[in-house]
Amino acid sequence: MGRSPCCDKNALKKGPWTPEEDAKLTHHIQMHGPGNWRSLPKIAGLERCGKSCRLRWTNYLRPDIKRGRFSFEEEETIIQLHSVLGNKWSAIAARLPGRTDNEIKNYWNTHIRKRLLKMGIDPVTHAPRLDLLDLSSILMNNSPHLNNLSNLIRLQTLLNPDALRVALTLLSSQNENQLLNYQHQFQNQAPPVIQPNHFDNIITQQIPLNNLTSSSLHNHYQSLQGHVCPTNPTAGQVLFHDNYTGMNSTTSDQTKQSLSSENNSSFDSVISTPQPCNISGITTAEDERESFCNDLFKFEFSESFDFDDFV
DNA sequence: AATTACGTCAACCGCTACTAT
DNA sequence: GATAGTAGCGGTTGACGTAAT
Repeated sequence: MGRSPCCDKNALKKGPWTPEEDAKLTHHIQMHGPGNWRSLPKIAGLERCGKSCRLRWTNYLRPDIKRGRFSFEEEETIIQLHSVLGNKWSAIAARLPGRTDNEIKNYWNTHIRKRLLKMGIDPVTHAPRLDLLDLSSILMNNSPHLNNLSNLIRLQTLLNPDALRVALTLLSSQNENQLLNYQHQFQNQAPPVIQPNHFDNIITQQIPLNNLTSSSLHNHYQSLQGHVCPTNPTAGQVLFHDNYTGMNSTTSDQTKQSLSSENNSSFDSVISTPQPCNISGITTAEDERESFCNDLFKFEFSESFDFDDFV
């Protein structure tokens, strides 16, 4: 035989707490301290279950709870901890003084998760995803480099393989209507899976043409940036997008390491230390986060981009 | 001004690990 | 050792406020 039930559930009150109930609970805990939630409601004169009292105290009434919007530093801490701990909200909350697991969980689901998705970062794996390629803008530029099928084939493992498969078909057809058709199909299909060794292949098989090593993927990115024309709305774009079938953490870490090898900054710091991109003259922390990460995963090729040199 | 859609967040639900009987 | 309660956690819900139409 176990213990007797902690309370009569039929007589319990549910729903939002009233100020009177809050006052009773706060007064009781100030007098006796938290703990023994089982007997607390009866002693405090509350028609609530101990579980409900504990939740109300830990998530709302506790005096050390910090109220208000999460700061940039708190947000970056949550993202970094989540990349390590996953949905261990209590463990994350333990490292954020004044914030509750419930609050962090809510903030993650309503703000951070959406922002990461928008940036093309998988909120589960924290890995970038490459599954949307705006082919029309690349092809419509009529770049002589991209009209070369061999160049496209050589790019195949660097970019989205499925996307390039479509591109090859389009180039051979040179039919605008078909292009729009394919683009529509591609953008509505399930995103392709990037194999765990995807970036390994890039490093060991594709980049040797330029004597690039696994430690200099960052150079590769910078070489792209050198040809970026960010104000040209007609330039081609390669967009990374999230997907729940994402890369494993090893690949992600390798990519992070490669991207960071030249400037000694970690990938995490790329997220956490955005470079302001002030267009309108007013730049918020949120704008900075978003614009920087968008730039990180968006390559725009100018007309003068030498494709042969790149490949 | 009325209605609808969307976002937020406090509170509840259900599960697990641990503990008391 | 078996049984049942407790504490804590993560997922989900629904009421409420706000924005969009």
